[in-house]
Amino acid sequence: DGVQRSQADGLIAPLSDSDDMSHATHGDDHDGDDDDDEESEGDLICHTENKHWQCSQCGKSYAYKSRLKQHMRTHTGEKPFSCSVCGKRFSRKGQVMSHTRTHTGEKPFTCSVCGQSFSQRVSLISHTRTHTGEKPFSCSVCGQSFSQRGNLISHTRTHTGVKPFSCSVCGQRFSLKGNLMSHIRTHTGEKPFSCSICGQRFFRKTHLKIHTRTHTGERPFTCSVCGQSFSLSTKLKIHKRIHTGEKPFACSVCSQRFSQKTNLKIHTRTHTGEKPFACSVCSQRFSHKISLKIHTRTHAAEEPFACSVCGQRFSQKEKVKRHKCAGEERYNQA
DNA sequence: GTAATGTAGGGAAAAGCCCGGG
DNA sequence: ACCCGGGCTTTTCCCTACATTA
Ligand SMILES: [Zn+2]
Ligand SMILES: [Zn+2]
Ligand SMILES: [Zn+2]
Ligand SMILES: [Zn+2]
Ligand SMILES: [Zn+2]
Repeated sequence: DGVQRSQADGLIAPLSDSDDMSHATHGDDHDGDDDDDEESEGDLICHTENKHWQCSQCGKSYAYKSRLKQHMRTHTGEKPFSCSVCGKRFSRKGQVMSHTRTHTGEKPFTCSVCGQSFSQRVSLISHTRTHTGEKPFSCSVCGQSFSQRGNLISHTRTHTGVKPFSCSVCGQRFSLKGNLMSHIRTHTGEKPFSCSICGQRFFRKTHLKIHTRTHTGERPFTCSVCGQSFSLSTKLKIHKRIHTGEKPFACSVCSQRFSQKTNLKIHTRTHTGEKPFACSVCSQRFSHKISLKIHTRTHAAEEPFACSVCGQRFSQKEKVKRHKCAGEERYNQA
């Protein structure tokens, strides 16, 4: 037991990333000789008295020579086995077999509950917990439990506030690397997913999936009260407030309540007097977009009022009086 | 004013993959 | 060969913010 930690010495897998390849001859590795080939291997020391084979590098010992050989590859970085499809190399034959399924799509492990299949056993085990609700890994701080150890580790960062991953563009920090990667695409504008029907592009696959429903009309979420259907679970949630009467958003001024946050926001302008919408013709301002729209029609409509001097036409009488033209005085006289 | 639509983005659960002990 | 678990990455799901519209 005490030997465990000593594996940290000099074995930092030499350039393990993009090496290989050099063995151009596609994977015709001799694999069958996993064990029982005798000679050589000066590293292997046999302590016959306790039947242990000991590693000369880290001191760990094993009952079988084949185990020690297997272990030695963690020091040497030797990867005798390669994938016949992509050439990636592995230290064990079993790893190649497992890896090959990423190419073939073979999924030998099937959930007995829902029938979903997986390429790896651990994935099935993890998946099974979504049915049983088993969550073996619990947070020592808040007690919340998780089905996967890694997700617990991620969760603990919400307590410590550790966010190791920061965006090089805007500096925003993230606790998860994957979420940072997703965020970065908001800067680059990269949108890898395009709609096959209208060509609109999205930077998340999920968004494309949702968008596609606008073409197909798919509405997976149905209100149990009135039967109306929606494309998103969130939409249904908001809709249900009609039936429950729930209005979570209250105006801080008049206490009127609203079911949607954006509606409250618009309402607030009636108190503040904020008028974000300006007419491009007369620069008159309006608090609501619809008001501006209606107003715009008055410009487009026939202008009934004309200056008797210059003939210019206006939508309102007052504007005839105020406009500057040579006949200003004579108009006022008349 | 209400209620529905669609896009964008953050957080996290679930799935995927590699590695090594036994 | 097999099973198992740890560590890590990637994908997928859930939720909310926001703008827009009928
Ligand atoms: Zn491969
Ligand atoms: Zn299942
Ligand atoms: Zn950023
Ligand atoms: Zn489309
Ligand atoms: Zn109010």
